[in-house]
Amino acid sequence: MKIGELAKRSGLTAHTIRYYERIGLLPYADRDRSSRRDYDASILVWIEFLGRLKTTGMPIRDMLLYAELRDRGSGTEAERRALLERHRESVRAHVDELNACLLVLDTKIGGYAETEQRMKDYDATLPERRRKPVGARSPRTR
Amino acid sequence: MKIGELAKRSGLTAHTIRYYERIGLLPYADRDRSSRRDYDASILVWIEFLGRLKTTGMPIRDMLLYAELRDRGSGTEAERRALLERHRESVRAHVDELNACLLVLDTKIGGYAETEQRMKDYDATLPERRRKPVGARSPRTR
DNA sequence: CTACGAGTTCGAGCGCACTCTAAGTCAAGA
DNA sequence: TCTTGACTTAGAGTGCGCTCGAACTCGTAG
Repeated sequence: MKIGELAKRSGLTAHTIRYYERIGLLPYADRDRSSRRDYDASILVWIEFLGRLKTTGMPIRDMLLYAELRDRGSGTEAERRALLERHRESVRAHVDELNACLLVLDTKIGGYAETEQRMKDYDATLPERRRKPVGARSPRTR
Repeated sequence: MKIGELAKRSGLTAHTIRYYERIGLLPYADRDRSSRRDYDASILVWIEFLGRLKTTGMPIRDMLLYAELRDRGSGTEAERRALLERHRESVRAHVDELNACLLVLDTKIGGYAETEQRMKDYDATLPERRRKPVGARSPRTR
């Protein structure tokens, strides 16, 4: 598989794949006789895992650490495991934090709902007349 | 309250507070007669809310948008609400994604546990002798 | 009076994670 | 043969969110 194909399948750009190889996140890929990278499909599994680590906020330097341990092979399992366990804890903590923030958001949004209700109630007390529609415009910005 | 005090109470640095004011995230603070910022404690509520938005991954440009709506005052509630609702959705989606990643991490970590178990089992089959302790070293790195 | 510490402004610098450009190589199809 | 397009490298540039430095001004304690 050439880099373009891998890019398509992995969701990364070819630029990013080369960048990852350069910094050591991806192994140095075998080149064909015209020095083009030729990938085995198995690399996709690794890229997908890197994606999970990235999604969960692991900085590249930690992924590099993990990748190095992996390269060193057997004998590093305990360390790799510990790394992942530490990361898992930080992700869990972050999820908890996000959930707490979601509660705050709910409250805040609820507050606006009340405000809008009060405005509607107030409008309803106005004499019969065409009323300015409230909050009718689409809020899409950007 | 002077900027140093606010920094202590908010957890931001004085540098960051000035930066936030510069870009419009914090209102232009009143200055005392020697042009020092003098804050009212109420600013803390706003900073805390900004912190929530930040924690949940809202980019500064969106916080700015919210801040501007807030400054414009009444009549912008529906838009502010919509902004927060959209953000809430993205946070929820992200939490779901994180939870999915946590499952993957659990599996991966479980895999290492099995490997280590196999290694222990294998070690146990070895002739009676002082065995190299496996995974005994503290995994603390950094 | 002087020294100190906390503040001021303006602008440069930094770390991260890409992202892109330029100039060149190569293989296959018209 | 010529063209096209996907690839190569080295290195520069980008966007974000701060973070820091330099040079200066105050108000107060000793």
